[in-house]
Amino acid sequence: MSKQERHNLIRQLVAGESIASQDELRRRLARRGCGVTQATLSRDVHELRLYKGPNGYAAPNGNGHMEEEEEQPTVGEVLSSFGLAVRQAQNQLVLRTTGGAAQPVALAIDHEQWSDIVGTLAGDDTVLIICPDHRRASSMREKLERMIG
Amino acid sequence: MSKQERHNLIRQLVAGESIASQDELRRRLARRGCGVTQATLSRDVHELRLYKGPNGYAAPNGNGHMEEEEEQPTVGEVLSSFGLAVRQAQNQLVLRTTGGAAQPVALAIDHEQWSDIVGTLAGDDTVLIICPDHRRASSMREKLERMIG
DNA sequence: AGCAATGATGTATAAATATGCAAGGCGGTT
DNA sequence: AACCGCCTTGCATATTTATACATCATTGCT
Repeated sequence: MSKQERHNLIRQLVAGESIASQDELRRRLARRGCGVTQATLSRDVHELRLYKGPNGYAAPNGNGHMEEEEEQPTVGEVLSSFGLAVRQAQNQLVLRTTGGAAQPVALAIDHEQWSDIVGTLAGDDTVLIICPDHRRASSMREKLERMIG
Repeated sequence: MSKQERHNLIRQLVAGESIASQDELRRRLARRGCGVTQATLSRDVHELRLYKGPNGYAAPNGNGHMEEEEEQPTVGEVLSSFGLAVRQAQNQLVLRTTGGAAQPVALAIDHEQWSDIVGTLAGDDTVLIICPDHRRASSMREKLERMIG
């Protein structure tokens, strides 16, 4: 396996799982058919500009292991607390929240992985919700409105 | 000096200057009248959830020394590292990235100034890409999927 | 006052990471 | 074919970080 392939594999491993030491990384790589020593991995870690923190190794720009959330609040919970209103434009929904609450609301929605939602984008007090089409946006709007109360 | 005061001082030092080792941090603290051993600092670093990377110690959520980008990474580069999936809804593409990587991905895409992209919007782990129409969104989705790999 | 529990810290050392040195492979040039 | 330069990697070890153990101070309870 070439160095480049190994680097790609390291990035994947680091993004997907918690890796607490270079030795652990070495063992994970060995399981994937890539046998190198800790010295090489030390150089790789430096060259890939990985960070090591309380949760192990992470890529630059926070692509690492966020604090494990003991419990993700549900959409219903966050909307009853922070949701203000939903408006629809074709396949898009604009969800207003209280100030600063858009991120947790978007996270909660993402967590549900509803098939009627293609993706969400959060500002400060606004979440943009993209649906596949107008019809499903309508039904999602009704659903969210019920949750807001 | 109390532990709490020391922690505040550490946060300030780490935010303001490049600190490459716990011994260097110990010496900077000593200069500020705070004498502790490396062992205590090791515990402090863990308790403050500081990261150590190629540029030394940094606070969580990137409150540290970011890499000065000599060269803007290409869309291919950032997507191979941080891209997860692309989904299409009409003329819109929702690009999922690893946590916190949406901004640099959107920047790299903007930098290309592709005519098939009207604009982008970045959240935390989601980039919304607006295309002129459904057809060009489709071809852009295929292009981005190839880049993700 | 006495005692127990807890938190903070230092010492010494275990564990983890970085690096000097050497060797081998590869590609390009003569 | 031979040589050179560069890159990659392993080995051994230097350096850095984490932690077991012990000590001390503080607080709360009886």
